[in-house]
Amino acid sequence: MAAFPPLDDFLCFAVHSTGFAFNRVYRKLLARLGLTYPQFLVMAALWGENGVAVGTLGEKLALDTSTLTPLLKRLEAMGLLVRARSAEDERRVIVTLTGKGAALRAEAGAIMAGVFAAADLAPQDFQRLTREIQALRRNLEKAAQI
Amino acid sequence: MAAFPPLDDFLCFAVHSTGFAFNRVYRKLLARLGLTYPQFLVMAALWGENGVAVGTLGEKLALDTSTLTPLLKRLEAMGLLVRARSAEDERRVIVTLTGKGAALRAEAGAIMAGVFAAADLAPQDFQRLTREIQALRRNLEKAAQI
DNA sequence: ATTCATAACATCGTATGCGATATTATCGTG
DNA sequence: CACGATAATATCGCATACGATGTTATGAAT
Repeated sequence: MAAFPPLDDFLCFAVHSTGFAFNRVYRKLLARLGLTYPQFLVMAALWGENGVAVGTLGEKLALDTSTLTPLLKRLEAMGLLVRARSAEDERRVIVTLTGKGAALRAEAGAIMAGVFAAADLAPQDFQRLTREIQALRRNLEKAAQI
Repeated sequence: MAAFPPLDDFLCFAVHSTGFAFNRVYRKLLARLGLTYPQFLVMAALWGENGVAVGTLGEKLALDTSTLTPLLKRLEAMGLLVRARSAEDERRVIVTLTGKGAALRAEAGAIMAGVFAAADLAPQDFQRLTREIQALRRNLEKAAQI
């Protein structure tokens, strides 16, 4: 029987392991803020658009409420945001940054700069790779929903 | 204050979310085997090289023993592999496929074909993208170890 | 040979992810 | 208006990830 190819030859494993490598880089940079990478992503989404429903955040982050609800509760416990039922639609829970949470955005630049430096790619490669991987993600999501 | 850019513009998020998209595609394909994607990766590593120490597997998969040990115990409970102390070095635990575990490799082709189809990329893009992402991963790992 | 540093795993606690299920609110239809 | 269908979150269980710590085995140096 022919040898099974090494994991490094697979695109899925390359993406998978690089995602975790990003995570480890972020972990070091985010340690002093007391945030995890998924928590940072939620904060980044809210810095882009504040006062959104849990479901909207879930779409932006591609996460289920079963993941988001506990995560948001932790961020709320840290005093970075507030979860409140919508008055118009009592099913919805609106997530809003506190002053402390909004102020944390000032730290984001240094974090991102650290990640850019760690990735060590040419600026044009950054954008091209991002687009190509996004296209791959769209393909996978289309296939997964069937 | 200028709007914070959307998450989709970030390479880190593109890689992160695409990794999870791969995971969801695999989940459907692996369901009938009763395997998770990380478990499948371990099996794939063992199909490539059988009878290796836990630490060696950890290097191939970029995982710590604190993740691998419980994962390997589950695969052992499924009867797919055996964990046994090395005779030469009692600190080491050697992981060896059972007949059932080795036979499962026959299913791998169909699984990979399903993922290739879901990714829906041109063959030359597959390899190029894989190499580029591997290079990115090496950069990140070099930066993380400092 | 004894002892101390190191290596290789294992264990524990915390934080994701996600499928399955439960809960509450809104909507549509008769 | 009643009522079943659907929508939006929440809860629960299981399986990763990983830092911190513990345990046992090997190696090195006296």
